[in-house]
Amino acid sequence: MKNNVASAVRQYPCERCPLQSFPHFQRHEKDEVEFLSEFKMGELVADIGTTVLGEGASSAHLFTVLSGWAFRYKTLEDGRRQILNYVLPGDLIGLQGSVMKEMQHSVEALSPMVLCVFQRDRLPNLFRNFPSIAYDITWLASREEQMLDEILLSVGRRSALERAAYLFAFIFQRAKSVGMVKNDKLMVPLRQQHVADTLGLSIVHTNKTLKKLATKGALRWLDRGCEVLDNQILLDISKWQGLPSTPRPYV
Amino acid sequence: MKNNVASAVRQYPCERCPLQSFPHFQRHEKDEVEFLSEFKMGELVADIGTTVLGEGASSAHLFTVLSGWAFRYKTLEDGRRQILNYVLPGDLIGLQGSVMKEMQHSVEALSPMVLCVFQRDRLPNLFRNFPSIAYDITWLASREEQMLDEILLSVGRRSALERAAYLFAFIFQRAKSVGMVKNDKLMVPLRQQHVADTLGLSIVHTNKTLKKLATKGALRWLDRGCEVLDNQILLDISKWQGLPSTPRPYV
DNA sequence: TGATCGATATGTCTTAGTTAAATGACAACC
DNA sequence: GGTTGTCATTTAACTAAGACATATCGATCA
Repeated sequence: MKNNVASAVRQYPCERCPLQSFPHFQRHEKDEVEFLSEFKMGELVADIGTTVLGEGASSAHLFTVLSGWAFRYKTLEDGRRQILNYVLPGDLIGLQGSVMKEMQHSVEALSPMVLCVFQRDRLPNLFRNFPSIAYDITWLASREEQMLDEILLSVGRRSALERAAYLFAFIFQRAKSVGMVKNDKLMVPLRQQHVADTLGLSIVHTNKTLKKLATKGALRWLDRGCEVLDNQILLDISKWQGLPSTPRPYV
Repeated sequence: MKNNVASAVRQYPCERCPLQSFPHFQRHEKDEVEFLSEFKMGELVADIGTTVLGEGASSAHLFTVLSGWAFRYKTLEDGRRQILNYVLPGDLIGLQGSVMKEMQHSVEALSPMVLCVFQRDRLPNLFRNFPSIAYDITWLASREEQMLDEILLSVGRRSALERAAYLFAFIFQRAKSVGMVKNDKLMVPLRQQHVADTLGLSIVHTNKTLKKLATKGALRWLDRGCEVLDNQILLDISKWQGLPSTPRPYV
């Protein structure tokens, strides 16, 4: 996909890019809006299952997510896969490919997605001219690190049941923070294989573990995905307080 | 420790701060050097076992490591601990506490350390005035994320033996890149408890696993710590190619 | 109406890893 | 010289998770 991004992009500035929800835009710094709309290439639609960014790729683009779900993952040579984190609206992807030489992980769409596309070679220029956006990008990178810390703690030290409960509580909270939760319930578009590869378990054991969670009324498994029914049960099982709210500070 | 940093800091600008090895300094941009020496508070010595930064703390400081080892970790309420990553000379710590509200992990010294101390509330100012340093900081954050991705893959999907081999190969490579490796051998100041908490294993099983690695001639256990003897054996066992070199690009 | 396929479910057996408890080695300290 | 404390090591009993085989279930399509 990396080669046909340019042609697939719809060439108009998108009005609702996540970067525009950042603090400096709320302060109506108009020149930054103008710069951003120059920096921005347009929108891109990715279908379910698409590899938005591939490991080893030296993509010329940086993306923000307007809508849809994706996941970041890495694999070992023999095919064992580890899902690293999930990507939700408002997230930035491809920063590593922009700032380092190339991507060391892949990103795959879990649902149809709409992405905002940026040219990565303008990133240094963006840093030079718009330090508040640079600060926001650092905030995003720092938050990603914080999430990875949590996930690593979970995979390393929680039991299978705690891990599964933590995963869905974690996703629930993230989805809630971007307004994807209605009536305190949430559809998560995952296969059990995804869950297994996130938790570091076999698919069989994952199935048994999910069944336990379902028995307790925390969630229920559907056609293609699972529905979180009671987040409090998940929090109790995982012994997790939830992520602290970390409002992005003004620069 | 967070309260006595200010008094413990030796109040002179340090000449060999890691930030000064960054690209913009190599281009001799003198005003940046001047700004940095104003931004810098001085040096701090931390003894072995010291908690440099504590979870939940809202430290007023940001550190770069001049010398010594440390590790980042998180714990669950019941005491289970997960070591997230190791901190080596050249690394930046406390960014999360600067950019988010507070630290979500702790950092503890594994050996006597010398740190460079910065005031975190000047960070936005630094971003505004010195975008190339901002870019370097983003580079560091991105590299940390890349390392966490690798570690998560390892803990989630590698066997105990592969994980242990990976850990020491990983540390070896990082240490080599900052010139800490002599004669292709390296002393790593870890207890087996640290190794266990890094790999997500019990200390008993860690002991057995390390014994296997020792039998294969990859490493040997000493008084307080372990010596990496043959990195190639570790790489073979862990099926790891090593981190790609990712030179920090000029802005 | 089957036929086929991918995903989920479940039972049995095996194994990798845990827990607990005892022991040894070594250094620090009166 | 004896006491204490911290790590490392080893054993044995136990259990969580994996492997494999097989069954079910629901789409889709001829």
